[in-house]
Amino acid sequence: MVTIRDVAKKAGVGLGTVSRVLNNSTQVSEATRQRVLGVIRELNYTRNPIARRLSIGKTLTVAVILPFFTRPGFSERLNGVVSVLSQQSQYDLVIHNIETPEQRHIGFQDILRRQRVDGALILSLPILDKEVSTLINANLPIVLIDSGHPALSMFHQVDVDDVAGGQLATEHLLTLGHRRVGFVGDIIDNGFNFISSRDRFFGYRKALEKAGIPFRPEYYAEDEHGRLEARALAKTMLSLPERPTAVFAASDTQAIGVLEAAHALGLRVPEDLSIVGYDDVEVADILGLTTVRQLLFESGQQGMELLLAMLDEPQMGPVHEMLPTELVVRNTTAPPP
Amino acid sequence: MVTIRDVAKKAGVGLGTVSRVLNNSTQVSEATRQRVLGVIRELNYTRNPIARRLSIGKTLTVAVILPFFTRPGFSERLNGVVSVLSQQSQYDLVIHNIETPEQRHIGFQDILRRQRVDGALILSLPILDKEVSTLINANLPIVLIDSGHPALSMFHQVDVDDVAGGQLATEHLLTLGHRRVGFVGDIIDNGFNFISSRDRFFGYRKALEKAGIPFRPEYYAEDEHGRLEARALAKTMLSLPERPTAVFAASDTQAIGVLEAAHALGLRVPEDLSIVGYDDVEVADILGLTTVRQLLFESGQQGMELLLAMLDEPQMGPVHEMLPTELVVRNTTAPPP
DNA sequence: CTGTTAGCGCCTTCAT
DNA sequence: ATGAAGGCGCTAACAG
Repeated sequence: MVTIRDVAKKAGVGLGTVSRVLNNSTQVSEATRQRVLGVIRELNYTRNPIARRLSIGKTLTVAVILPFFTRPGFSERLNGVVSVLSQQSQYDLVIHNIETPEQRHIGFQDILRRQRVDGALILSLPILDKEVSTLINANLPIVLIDSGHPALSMFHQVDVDDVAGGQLATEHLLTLGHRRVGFVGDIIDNGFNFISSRDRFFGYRKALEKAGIPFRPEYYAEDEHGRLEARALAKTMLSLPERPTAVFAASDTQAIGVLEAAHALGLRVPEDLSIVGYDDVEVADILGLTTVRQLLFESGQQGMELLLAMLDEPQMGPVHEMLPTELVVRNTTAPPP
Repeated sequence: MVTIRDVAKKAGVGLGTVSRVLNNSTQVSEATRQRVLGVIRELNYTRNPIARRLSIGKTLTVAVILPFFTRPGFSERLNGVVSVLSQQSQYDLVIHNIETPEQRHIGFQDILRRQRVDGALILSLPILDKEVSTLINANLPIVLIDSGHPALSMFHQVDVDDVAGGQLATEHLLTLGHRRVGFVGDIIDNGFNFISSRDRFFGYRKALEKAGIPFRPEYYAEDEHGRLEARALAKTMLSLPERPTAVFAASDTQAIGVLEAAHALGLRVPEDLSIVGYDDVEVADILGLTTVRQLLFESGQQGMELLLAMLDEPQMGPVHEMLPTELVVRNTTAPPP
């Protein structure tokens, strides 16, 4: 293997000079710089990143902790993260996929151990109370994407405005003339502490309130995230004596469950029932589902850019970004019957 | 930061002894081992992986190169890979997502450079002829998952039997009584060198041949991978004077395009037209699509296990594994009209 | 069994 | 502007 020493010898310079060339120091004459660069090319030398890391005392590695990265929304965010890094960066990325509380523990533990990573990105994994102090004590550059916690305002955060998104979806239905609008979402406290469903529900409440429509508890249903669960919930809700004429689901997956329930009950969509989802995953397009789109890829991008900026400029004050949402109207919404 | 030296001093031993304890050497008395372990706990010491890597001359890092990891099939494979590593391994994983020929080049270049990684996993990225020598010269443990090349039999490979899968799908249709069966797939030479569509087509041909049914070129159509492309192809094929009574699509995405074309032409599925897809992605379940399922997660798992075994035992002869496929019959196939 | 020593490859003062 | 030297934290070979 060819080392910096070989290059120095062949170029007839000290190895300090080679190092300076490698690090773009201005303290080296153009002539020798060119000579050294020539030898580097000739020998096809690339510097050993591990030795470099040990020497400068940085890992040049960042961690991203996220749950269920095979789910479309999460993987799209991750894609944004990866895209920034692959562009042009000396940083490596290690991924911690969290699917169980135990993995969650290991992820945090492992990542926050000294000398493992220079910074971390927490993606769609709302922080639990007991984790707050761990993160603060880690004393590590951390960016939270879609993973807030009131006690963590000192961290950089990139969030999507789930409240606004929920409001947007609901107002679309209200504007169409609906007055009986149901909500189908996730269990609010499920251990993973996902809060997006909750926030979308807040948006729903807000829209109702603004329109002067009282909230009806029988129009609210929650269960574990999933199509089948949502279908069951919707079947019950749509069998009420006075059933809703529209349903806002906290995700496209759940909206599809609602759609299936409607079909099973012989309700036509959108003539008898309007449905709005959330996320705009690929299936939404295929099925023609009206939904709320968020900037998934961009959220990952911006988060990673923030982290890199922070690594570069540790003193940066915390930045809180809020990404907009957008209503995508397709074929599952119409005025009430 | 607490180093091995601090531990040694506090435990009253030499730092070589601490290192031996860390590496489970048998050459250390139980008494001192316990004492050292006690101090390690007390000081909350963890060893610096970077220094370790430099010292042992290994990166303890493996690369995975894969295209479009946000696509369901690919991300599920990746998930298998990640799951093995997160279990319990000293290895880090760096991911190279390939979406353009340029990224592909960078990925190979970067990865195969000395001292970057100890091994690599190539996932669903069939090797191009010009890349073959690069891989061989890299002289690095490499496992190919779903990415074969005839000249690379010296590498470990985990493959799914796309030929058998294509045959399975087609035979299902033939058994139902279909005699006019169309095929809709990817362009065979598209630069990424994806060969799964081609192999599924071979399986289709094989099934026809075994049944003594001649291949009709007008029942074969290919274009870029995509739902809309497949829809256009199917529209043409289904408008033939003697249209096929069944279509086998090389992926679920394309099968959905065919489904849409059928609807647009007023053909009922499965009464007028049977459709079989491939992959069993989530949408297939939602739409009730008959399809072929492959062991995505397991392929990633097995590939990574092979790589780890190889890293452990470099002299291992190459292992070629072939994973089975399975037909999932749902609601889009029936006897011909 | 255990302490000491010499690197691993690179970066960074410190002189010159 | 450049060369020499020390050190990053750990491992492994060598003495004892």
